[in-house]
Amino acid sequence: MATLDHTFYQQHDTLTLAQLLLGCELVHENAEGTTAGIIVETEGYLTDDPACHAYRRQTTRNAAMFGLAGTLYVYQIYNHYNCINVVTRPEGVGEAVLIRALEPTEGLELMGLRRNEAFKTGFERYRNNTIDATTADGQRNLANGPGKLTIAMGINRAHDNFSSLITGPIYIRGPVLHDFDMVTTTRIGLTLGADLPYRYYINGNRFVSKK
DNA sequence: ATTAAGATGGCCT
DNA sequence: GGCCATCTTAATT
Repeated sequence: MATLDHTFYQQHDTLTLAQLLLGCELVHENAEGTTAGIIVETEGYLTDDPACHAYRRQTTRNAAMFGLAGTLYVYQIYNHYNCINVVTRPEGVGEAVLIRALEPTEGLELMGLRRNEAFKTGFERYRNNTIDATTADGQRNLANGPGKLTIAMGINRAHDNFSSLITGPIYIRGPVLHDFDMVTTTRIGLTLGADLPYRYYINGNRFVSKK
């Protein structure tokens, strides 16, 4: 399936893109190997939306959100976990789609190694936790949340903020899942804009972070 | 089943 | 000084 290009990212408004990205495949190729997963859960963040990091003005933290459509915005949540967003609108606007969960498709073993390494180093706090990527339950737990998926995919803010999804090495391939029902709900973990229905996920998919 | 609580620490006002 | 776009375990219905 073709890599999504700048035209695609620029062509649609943010909430439409949040829906169109469901079923597409996020890929990261680096020296460790290739990991990939189907996007099963997203949230839109708009420039006139009080929960959006770009709501007030551009700062060093949110600068990537004001970049070209197709830029990756990586931020730290609770200054610990990383979360990744796809910048959507033209330069200077400040809108993005948060990728909240993946159904792993490639490099599951490497994803498991990364998660287990994070437990070992204490980046993930519960040091005696381990993930067995050969079991169904282990696979479900690899990337079923925004903080977990960045670890599994080997993405962090220092290296990958401002990265271009158009040129890689992190990129998104066009839809690999087509026939599914989409659920629209309110977003997770915020108080501002909590009533806005900007969260989308694939109905019945067991890799979605929360029902 | 739902709720609470704690680790974590930079960024913005 | 306050606010978090999280995740897990423990406690409570």
